[in-house]
Amino acid sequence: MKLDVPTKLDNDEIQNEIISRIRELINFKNLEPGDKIPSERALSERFGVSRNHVREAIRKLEFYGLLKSKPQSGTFVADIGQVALNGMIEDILKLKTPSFKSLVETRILLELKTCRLAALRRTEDDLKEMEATLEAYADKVRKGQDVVQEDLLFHLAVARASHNSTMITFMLIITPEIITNFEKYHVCDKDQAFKAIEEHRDVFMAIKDQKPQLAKEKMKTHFSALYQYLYNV
Amino acid sequence: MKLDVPTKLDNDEIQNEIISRIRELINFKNLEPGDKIPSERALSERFGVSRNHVREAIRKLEFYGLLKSKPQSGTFVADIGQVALNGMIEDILKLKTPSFKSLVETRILLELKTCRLAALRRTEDDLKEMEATLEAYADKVRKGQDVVQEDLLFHLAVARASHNSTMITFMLIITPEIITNFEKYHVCDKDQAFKAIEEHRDVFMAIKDQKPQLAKEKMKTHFSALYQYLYNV
DNA sequence: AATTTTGAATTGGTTAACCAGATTGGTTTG
DNA sequence: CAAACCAATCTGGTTAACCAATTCAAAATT
Repeated sequence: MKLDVPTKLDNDEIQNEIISRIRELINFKNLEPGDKIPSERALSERFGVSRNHVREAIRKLEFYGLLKSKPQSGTFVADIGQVALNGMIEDILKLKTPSFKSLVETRILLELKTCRLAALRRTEDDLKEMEATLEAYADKVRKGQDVVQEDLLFHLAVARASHNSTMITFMLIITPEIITNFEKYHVCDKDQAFKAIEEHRDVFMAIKDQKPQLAKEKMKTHFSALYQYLYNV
Repeated sequence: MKLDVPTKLDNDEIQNEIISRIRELINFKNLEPGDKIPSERALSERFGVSRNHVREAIRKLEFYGLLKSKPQSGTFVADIGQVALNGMIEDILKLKTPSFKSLVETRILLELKTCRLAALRRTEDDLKEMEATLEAYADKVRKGQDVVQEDLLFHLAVARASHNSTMITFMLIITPEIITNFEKYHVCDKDQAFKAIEEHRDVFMAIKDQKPQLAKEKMKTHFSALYQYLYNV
């Protein structure tokens, strides 16, 4: 019967603890944007944790653009004020791993945009790459094989053709989770896979013909099954 | 005149090199989803780099969902097939730091959606938080102070009210870059800051009244200056 | 012969020691 | 007295050593 030591801190918990202490420190010391925060060693000592943990926490805040480490120099508060900094850290501390539905919802949003942009900005090279993924997809469908991957690769090719690096990054972030969940829940059955060949080609042709609105419509049609999943089932 | 040793590898370059070698290895060994890749030690020895570099590379692939490390057990290929894995690694290797325009473009897209969703899903608590950011913003404007931070905090509050965790995360990722660039280029002047008080309130009221379409329209109005920045200037 | 036990080897995670570049304050020099 | 210089120190980055959980196969047990 274990009654004591329930306080074993999970890894994320200790990181959040450190982040929260760093915030306190910035507030207490009234550190302005551009100011240097104490060294990793000093922080690890002050907080009673290993330097690595401090580094991980700093790295996370760096990822979200709140701190900036300079080699052999120090770690500095980013050029956003205390108000924003506190608000954002609050949000970061509350971050949970996204739900699948929120991923799908975001994916639809992103792709309806990327295909419009692709229609406006696609190059000849983009078209070639998209066509290659189209064929790979059709091939596998005819062989009756699983095609979730090839499906997503077409969509990534579209995203690339949008030439919006942020959206490409975001698509990359959500894609693997989409794939695994689709395969798990069999969101795409065989009939849909066959239909999707044509739907993909429709999207592709609209992009090739540089018709953004049409591309969006065709993509919407292609996503109809997803809409069902989101709002009906 | 320096002719030799131009081959000093930048940090990112060595990481990309390792990622690329890992991909080769997965392809060559024909590793299926779920299979274990060689240990960090083995890889660091094989590639002739330190184990830390290997860890960083693996961590990056883990971030994009392509690998999964299990403590005291090993690192495994994610449940996406080789085709998707190769395609995604290709994209990851080509990733550049996003341009500011691509950030703004993505921000507009995200926010036109989050405010619609917020109108549909906002709770009473959400409303309170949004109102607080509204007042903080108005206060600072009246005092003639810089308000870029407070502006973004309102938008983050809207994102939170959308209850879509993926979009919240994405908003957090792009927000700091937006803030620093806005302050740098003075995208928001004083006149706009005053106008924005009303515009924010319009968006807020639409969300409060649960009118998604109206919320979107009001947000669009609020973004008119941004559209100008994107497509005219 | 099948099952359980067990211990050595392997794993990712963690800590500690080390490194090279940047900083800084005192010293020297013009 | 000001500017140039230099060495001690401090910094984040890197490497190496260590740890505990896991594996897996050989050995002991039933």
